Amino acid sequence: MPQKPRKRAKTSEVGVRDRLLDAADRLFYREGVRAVGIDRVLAEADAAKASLYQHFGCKDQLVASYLERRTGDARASIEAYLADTPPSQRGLKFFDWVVEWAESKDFRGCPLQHTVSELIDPAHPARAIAHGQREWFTERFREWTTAAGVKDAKATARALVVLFDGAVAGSEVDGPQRASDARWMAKKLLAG
Amino acid sequence: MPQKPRKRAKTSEVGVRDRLLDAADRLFYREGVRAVGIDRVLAEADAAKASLYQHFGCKDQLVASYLERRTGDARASIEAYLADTPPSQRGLKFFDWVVEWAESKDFRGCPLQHTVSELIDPAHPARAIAHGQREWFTERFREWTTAAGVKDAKATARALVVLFDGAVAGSEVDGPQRASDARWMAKKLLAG
DNA sequence: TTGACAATAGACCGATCTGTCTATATTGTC
DNA sequence: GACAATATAGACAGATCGGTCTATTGTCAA
Repeated sequence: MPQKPRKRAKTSEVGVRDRLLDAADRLFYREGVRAVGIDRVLAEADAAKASLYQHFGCKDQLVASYLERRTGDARASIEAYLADTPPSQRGLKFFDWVVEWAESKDFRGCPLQHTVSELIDPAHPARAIAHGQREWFTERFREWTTAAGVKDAKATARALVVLFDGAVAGSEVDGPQRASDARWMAKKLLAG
Repeated sequence: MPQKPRKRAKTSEVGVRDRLLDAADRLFYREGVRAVGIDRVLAEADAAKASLYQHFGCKDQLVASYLERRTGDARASIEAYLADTPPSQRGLKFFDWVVEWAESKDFRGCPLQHTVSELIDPAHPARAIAHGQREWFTERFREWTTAAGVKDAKATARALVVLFDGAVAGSEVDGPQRASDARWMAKKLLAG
C-alpha cells in the first residue's frame, strides 16, 4: 500500500520542519539572515542538522522558505484586518494596520527589504519571493485607490507604495511615529 | 621640535587611511558590512592588515568611519545641489536630487538603513552616526517646509521624511520609478 | 519481530572570519 | 648614516561558517 498519510507525532506535537521555520523566522527577522548561522537556528529549534538539510537542502532555501511563510502570513493578516472595511476605505485602513505593526514589540522593519539588501545575488531564491510580494502589494494598492474613486488612481497607488515603504523603513530607525506620519499623508492623498 | 605636519607621500599620492576608506565604502555599500570581510577590504585598498588596525582599531570602527564619510559627503552634495535654489523651493528640488541618486548606476539603497538593520547592537558606533544624519535630515526638512510657507510645516516635514525613506527603499527593489513617485507626491504636498 | 522511515547527536571538513603578532621595507628628519 | 615613524607581507590563533557524514534512537505498519 503505497504511502499512506503517515501520521506525524514523535515526542513533540509540532513537526520538525515547522519548528525550524519558527526558529528561522524569529532569528532571521530579528538579527538578519547573515548574522544568524545554521547552528543558532538548530539550537533555537531544538533540531538536528540533518533535519534541516533534509527539509530545505541548503541555508539559502531556508531563507527563501522563511520569507515565503512571512509574506503569506502578512497577506492573510492584512486581508483579515480589512475584511470588515468597505473597499473604498481600505487604502486608509491599511495604514492603520501598518501603524499597529510598527508599534508591535517585535517590529524590526521590513523582512523583504532586509533580505534583499543582504543577499545581492540576483538569482537567490529569496528574491523571487520578495518580488512576488511586491507585486501583490502593488495590485492591492491599485484596487484600493480605484475603489476609493480618486482621480489618477494609478499614480496614487504608486504613491501609497512609497508611503508604505517609508513608513516601515522610517519606523525601524525613528520609531512608530513614522508610520503615523505616513497614515496622515495617505489620508490627504485618498481624500482628493 | 615636536611634531611638524609631517608630509605624507610614500609611493602613492593618497594615504593608506583614505585608500582603506575608499575600499570600505565601495564594498560595504555594494555588498553590506557583514558580507564583506577585512581581507576583502585590504585587497581592494592594496593595504596591510596592520595599517587597518592602526588607523581604525577594529572593524566596527571602520564601519562607523565609512558611514561618517558617506553621510558627510551626502550633506555636502545636497547643499551644493540646492545652493542655487530659493529656499521656498528647496523641499521639492531635494527630490530631484533623490531621483538622480536613485537613477545613478551604483545606487543600492540607503547605507544608513542597511547598516542599522545589519548591526542590531544599540551601542554600535555606527548607530550614533546614523542617528546624527537622521537628525540633520529632519532639521533640513523643517527648514524647507517652513520656507515653502505650507501650513502645518512640522507635519509636512515629517511626511517628507517618510517620502524620502520610501523613495530610497522602494527604488532599491523596484527601480528609480519609486523616487519619481515620491517626487510627485512631494510636489502635491508642498503646493498646498 | 522486523523493516522502513524520520529524527537526533555530533564528529568532521575546508573555508572564512576578526584580530594579534613578528619581521621587513620605505620614508623624511636630524 | 642613524633614527623614528609608517608602511607592507604574511604567519598564526581561535572562533564560526555552511555542509557532509556516520551512528543511533524512536515510531509506525506489516
